[in-house]
Amino acid sequence: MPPHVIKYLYKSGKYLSCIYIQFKQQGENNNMAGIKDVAKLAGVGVGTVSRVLNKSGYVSQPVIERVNQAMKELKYTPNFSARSLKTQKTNLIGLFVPTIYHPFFCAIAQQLESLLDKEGYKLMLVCSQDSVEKENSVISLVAQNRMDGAVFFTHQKHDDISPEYPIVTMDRHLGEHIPCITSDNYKSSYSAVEYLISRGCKKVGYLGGRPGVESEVTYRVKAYLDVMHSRGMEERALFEEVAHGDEKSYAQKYFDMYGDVDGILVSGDLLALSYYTTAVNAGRKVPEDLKIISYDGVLFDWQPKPTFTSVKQNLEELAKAIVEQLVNKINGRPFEQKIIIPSSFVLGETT
Amino acid sequence: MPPHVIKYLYKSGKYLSCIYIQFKQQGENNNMAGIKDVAKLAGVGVGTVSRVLNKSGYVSQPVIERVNQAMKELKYTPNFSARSLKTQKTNLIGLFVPTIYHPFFCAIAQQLESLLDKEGYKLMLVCSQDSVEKENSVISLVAQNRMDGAVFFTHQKHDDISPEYPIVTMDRHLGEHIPCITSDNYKSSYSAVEYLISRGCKKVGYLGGRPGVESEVTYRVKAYLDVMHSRGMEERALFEEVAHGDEKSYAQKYFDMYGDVDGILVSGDLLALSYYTTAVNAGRKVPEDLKIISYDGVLFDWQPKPTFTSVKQNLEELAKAIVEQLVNKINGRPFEQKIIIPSSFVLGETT
DNA sequence: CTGTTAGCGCCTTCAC
DNA sequence: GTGAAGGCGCTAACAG
Repeated sequence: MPPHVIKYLYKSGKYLSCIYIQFKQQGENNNMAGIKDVAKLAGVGVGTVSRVLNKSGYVSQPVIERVNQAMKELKYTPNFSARSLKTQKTNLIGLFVPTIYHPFFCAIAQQLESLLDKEGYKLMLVCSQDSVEKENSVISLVAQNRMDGAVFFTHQKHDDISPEYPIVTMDRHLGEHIPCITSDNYKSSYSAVEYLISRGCKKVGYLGGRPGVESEVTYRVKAYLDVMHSRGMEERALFEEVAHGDEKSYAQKYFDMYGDVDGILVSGDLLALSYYTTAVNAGRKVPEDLKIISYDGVLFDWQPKPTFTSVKQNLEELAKAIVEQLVNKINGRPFEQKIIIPSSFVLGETT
Repeated sequence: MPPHVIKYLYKSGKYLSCIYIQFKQQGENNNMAGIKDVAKLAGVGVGTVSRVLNKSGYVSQPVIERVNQAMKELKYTPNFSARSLKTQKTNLIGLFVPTIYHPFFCAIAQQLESLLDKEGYKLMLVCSQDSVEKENSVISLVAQNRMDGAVFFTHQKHDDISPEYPIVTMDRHLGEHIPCITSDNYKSSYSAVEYLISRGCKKVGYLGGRPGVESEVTYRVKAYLDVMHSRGMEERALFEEVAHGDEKSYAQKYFDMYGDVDGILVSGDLLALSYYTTAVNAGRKVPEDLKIISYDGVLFDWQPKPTFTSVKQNLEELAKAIVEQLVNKINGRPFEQKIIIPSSFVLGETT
């Protein structure tokens, strides 16, 4: 029983072939069955229906069945907004990333979605990079109780984040009562740089972005600088604020600045790839003249050649910790202030 | 004024270093200001507040300012659920993908998120691959009016999709009144296969997955087979249902079946990469002995070497069309039944 | 122009 | 065990 439909052919320079359909909305709107309808059909009160719906309180078996039968007949499905209004829960978690078109973010998003689903939450995805207003409106989303909690991967600064908000961050310090999950940035970076030196590199560099807020990621540079200092080696580091998507020009910039490096730790797979490409195109031989280690090690599941030597973040554990702490905080349970997940060093062909 | 907090050190084998914090929930719950509080403070009625909130109807300038002032003082923020309950709109769009950890899906998701945001919608991400129940529960999410509309990238079959649902699909045919946005799969695949032949390939193959439902993607195989038939060439095609994530074994399977192909069209970047890696590891020289064309061409923005020859889908236009049709359908406006977006052929080093 | 009122659909006491 | 009633916060008539 399709509603009123008008079809006709449509032609335009933009589309190759189209069929145009006029679609008539039916009736007006909600012929959707409500809890009231179910109650009436089952010959019970709304309270009873609610009780079988939520399996709360006592309802006799025959009544349960009658109610279930009625729900089926009416194709009843509880209204989510109404329930939220009453319970003050949306079962929605916001995931704030600069962009999802990025191997690290889409990989961790995948993990988070799966884990949160098991906890009964849906994921609301917000990619905040392309607009400043969007970044700022993020907080209002939390306040608006559109969501029960949020995970922050973004770099923006927010002065007015209440410690009560059920927020967890990856790498960023947003406040004293906001759990922060992070990798062992310092330790693993330190080891990576030392590895380069042990492989004979004399002019070791560092290339990475810089977050707009206090972030665990800065420990990567710090580790690099510490190694340089302790050995009296010259610094060749670049760490400025750079937007995702601008990796190529940023890599080029570094390459122009320090053309002589023979070993480098690059923060982020995409940046590492960009730098690799830049260097190779300029005639550098990897790993003979130039050794590269990437921090993240996520993209390389998809990367045929060369396999990259990288500090690989443990996404599974990171995601697990994030969800755990978030759920704890949402439910008012004790939670960890900071959790550091060890990453692993993966040898590839770039060193 | 931080709430009651207890800190102490915490040690465990799993985490490197932790601080444990006990967090005391304040008061009980909603001391959040409501529209009523604002009205009282501003000395007006709730209707007036609602009117300035929604900029609907007439309110005198001085009153507007008084209300705004009151809202600021009370840090008022409208309750989303309540509004949804009343308006029957959630401003949420569901995005259903098999997995987001995939270059094509995260790339298109990025585009969609940005476009939808401009239309005032937030994105609810559901990765349905890992569970069958999840796939099935998807529809109930639509029915539950948790969202105003949805975009389907998934392969599952749903018999009970009402044509009234504001759903748009990519590539899949879900029903007569469900708009379907797709690339020019047939045409572009046909050209790609012909290109391989023109480059001297004699044993041309096809490798791809097979969706569980009627899908535009099957036109890729169809085009390949048509070329083979029309030229009397032997078929070397594999197209079975394969989960994202199983690309490697699937590529291996094909390689074992048809070790002699010298040219191939592979549907999907990840599968193409897997096949490439398999072949190269087995000693094949690309492109000398074996030419590869990938369908999607999205991953390769991140791919240094080799650059892949590929049929590149026009993500921007695809996303634009999806959002356009979705918004049309949501608002009961006329919409296109099917839109085909031309893709482009990008020459790389694999042919 | 502005205040009052009646629900939106559900959950939750509170009597029965 | 079960029905009735009140209210979650907001919007949209409808009076004034």
